[in-house]
Amino acid sequence: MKDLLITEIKKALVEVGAEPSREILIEKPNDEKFGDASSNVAMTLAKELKKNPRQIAQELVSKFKFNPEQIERVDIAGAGFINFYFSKSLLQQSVAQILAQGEQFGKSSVGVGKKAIVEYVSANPTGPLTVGRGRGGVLGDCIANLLEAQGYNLTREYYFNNAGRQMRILADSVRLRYLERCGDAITFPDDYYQGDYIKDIAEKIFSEKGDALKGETDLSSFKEFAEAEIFASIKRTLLRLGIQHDSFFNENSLYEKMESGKSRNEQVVDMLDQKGFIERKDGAIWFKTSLLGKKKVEDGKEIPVDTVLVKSNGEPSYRLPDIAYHTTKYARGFDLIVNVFGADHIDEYPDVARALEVLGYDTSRIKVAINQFVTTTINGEQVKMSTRKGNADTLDALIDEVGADATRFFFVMRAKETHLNFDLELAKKQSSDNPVFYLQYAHARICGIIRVAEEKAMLNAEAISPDFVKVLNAKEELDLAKELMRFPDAVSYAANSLEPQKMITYLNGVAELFHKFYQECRIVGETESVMKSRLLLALATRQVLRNGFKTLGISAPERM
RNA sequence: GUGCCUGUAGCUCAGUUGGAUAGAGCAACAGCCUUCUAAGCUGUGGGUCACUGGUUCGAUUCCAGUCAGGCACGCCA
Repeated sequence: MKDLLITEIKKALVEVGAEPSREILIEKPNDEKFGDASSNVAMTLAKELKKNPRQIAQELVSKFKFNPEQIERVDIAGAGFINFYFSKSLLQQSVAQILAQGEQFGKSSVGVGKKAIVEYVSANPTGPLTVGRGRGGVLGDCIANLLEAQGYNLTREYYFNNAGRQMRILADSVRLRYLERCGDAITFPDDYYQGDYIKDIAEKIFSEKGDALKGETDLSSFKEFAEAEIFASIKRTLLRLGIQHDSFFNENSLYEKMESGKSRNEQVVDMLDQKGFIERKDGAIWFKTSLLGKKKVEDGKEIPVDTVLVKSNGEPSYRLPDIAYHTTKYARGFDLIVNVFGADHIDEYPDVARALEVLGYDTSRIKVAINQFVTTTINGEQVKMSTRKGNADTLDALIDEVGADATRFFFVMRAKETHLNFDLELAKKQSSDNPVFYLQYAHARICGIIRVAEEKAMLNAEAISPDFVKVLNAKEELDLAKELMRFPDAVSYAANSLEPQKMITYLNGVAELFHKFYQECRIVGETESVMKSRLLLALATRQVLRNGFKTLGISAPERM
């Protein structure tokens, strides 16, 4: 629809002597008296053509040649807005079109032939997923769904590290709890993993092996056991939310020697060295970010800052593998690289981007979606989350409380950059009049109507001839059809901006218009043609809701 | 102290890239079920878009500063 208007506007621009290759904004006016679509081109041209915007609008409008079956009329209003009014037949036909396209309605081909990767969750296997992680997980998953609907060949990736100090501490935590289970007296250090899940893992080892591992000083068997258990539980939790990655990338692989005899980490250091961005001092290897403008301010003085890539003990700091990891994303041929992570990693990405740029990678392919933290409160009291301390609110507990649909919905209904306050008590209380139910209820209602209609009128709704759309006439019917027609635009808008909550805003509008339509227009008991036309509209609405729910990953219940 | 994010109705938040009279849900009040699901619909009240300047035809939106809150600032990941 937008395309149709834009094409015609561009043609008119040429005729009035303006540059047609500009971006033309079409938006839906917030007041219906200003039409169904509106453009401000005339105003943006005022300076260039040195003319009054209204006069420019006048000239443009006189050049338009719209099919009256599609655009009924074009008006000029206000400072020079051009307002378009859709004709009834356009709205009617759009209903038929939605039904013909079915699940494909709303999909776009802008990403066809392109590869995209969305990296999300990426928690190391040291403990159960927290509520905070859940937000990034759901956000990433919805972004992936949206990009998939845009036609991208999509990879959902999970980046993890099961080596290093954190895993040694985890393994030793399990070992100590195991010894405790065997009856030994232990002292459990404060900086070890305190959570009960450690005891559960120890218990499991004990029930499988008895006290056979009691004298074991090598941590590897504890580590392997703990890692397997925790990873399995993370995947289980994600699956409850419908999140499934199709690629798990182990950070360790970046340390392994490749055919060249070097690891990817080493290669990155070499390449940065060739470009003159490496310095060796104090036994460590530094990335000279100071040359790229990285600095900090102390006592009012600016101090250039370099970044350690390899520590003096020979181990890479986490930044090096992170850079190396990103080079694999390019090597694997991704055209669009989306990274989803929490605000705590905010300082990390600029270094990675600096390195990639030095190495000649096109960083404009990378989009970063940073979600702000979730603060969890219970009865108004804030709970600090830390996996190490073991007092984290687990994502599992949250799903137990409010269900998978509401969990997904809550995480994604707010813009990612807002601080989300998740009151567990409130979430539980709200579960009966949760915003997610408003959407799902609309879907269930439609299913109910169709059931009743099929039974009472002895018909098959799916088999109704699309010709009956021509009967649609009431204001509520046409308003609803108009909104349904916007679905493809809503999907691309949400996908391009990586903002799934825009999908929710749109779907809420659809649900609202449907409920209004339901209130005013009866279906069963009307004349046959009216009933059939309204059933078609209901079916189209159901299709849009389903397609929309799919991008959000929430279910479409037939009964509630 | 520095960087990033946030500040919109009593509460939780939207706000289509700078547009026309700033919206929704919850909460409050008043209505609507012998008829397809009342988890719904209709109406009322509720606002200095944190504050001050700037940019322009036009600012909740962009810029600067101020105030308030969150997060991050290691040879931890």
